[in-house]
Amino acid sequence: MPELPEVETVRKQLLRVWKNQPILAVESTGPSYFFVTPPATLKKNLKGQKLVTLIRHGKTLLAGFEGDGSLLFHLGMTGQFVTQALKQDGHVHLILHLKNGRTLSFRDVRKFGKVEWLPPGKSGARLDHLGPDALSVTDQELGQALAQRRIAVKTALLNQALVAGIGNIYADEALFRAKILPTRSAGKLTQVECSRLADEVRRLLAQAIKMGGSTINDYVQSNGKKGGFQELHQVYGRTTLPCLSCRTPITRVILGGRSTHFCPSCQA
DNA sequence: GCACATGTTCTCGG
DNA sequence: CCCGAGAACATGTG
Repeated sequence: MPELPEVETVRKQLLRVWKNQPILAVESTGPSYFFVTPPATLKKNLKGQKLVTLIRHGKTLLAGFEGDGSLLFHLGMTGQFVTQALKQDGHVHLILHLKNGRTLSFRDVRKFGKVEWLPPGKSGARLDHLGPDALSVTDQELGQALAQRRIAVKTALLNQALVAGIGNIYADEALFRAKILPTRSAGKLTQVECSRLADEVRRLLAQAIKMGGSTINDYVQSNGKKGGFQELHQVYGRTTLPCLSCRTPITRVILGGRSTHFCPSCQA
């Protein structure tokens, strides 16, 4: 469920309690098939590791340690990564105990998320297939990513290899703000439209980060609280409700297997 | 039971 | 190789 703004919110909050803290103990509590890396390997490599960096690219988090190797996290659809101990409800998979007494818990109901230990040198490889980070994507980069593509522009925005970090909510919201129909062929956008879209993507994501992300169902910030940006959604989840700009009912169609919301009057 | 869910990845046909 | 449709993954909610 978490897209770039939600993951960035989690990153910043985790960093506050985790930075420079060694991991004293690692507990795995979920079903073993959840883990990309077996729990025993995680424990062996993480014990005593002191966090120095926590970087994000698109929706992926990468923890860097004083020693070798790094730890990759992806929250999938329902992943939560919080700075407190959670009640054991069968969905908590990983618990990290830090030297400062704090506890980090990774919970994921649907188990689409992942936790993967990357041995030294392998850290870059997992991010190689991702396009430029959406928060700072330039007009040129987005234009290049969309050029020549005959797929719908919304489908292109969801492709992490073209631009990383945009998911179903922010794709619809960005296209509404840029006044572009989601069904338009990506390669047929004009240069002006590409620039407008890139600009709206950057501003939208930055604004959502300020609000702590969007909570629809499961997402929580690392402090356990819900995000606030869902209150500012203009099309996502507003099917049949009046467009906030022109009152035309918001339309919902399926594109690339995903719900797609837009204003048939404001977007062209 | 049915529809749907903030994600990723694969298969099958064209 | 590009593209789209559909399904799969696992679980929950309305």
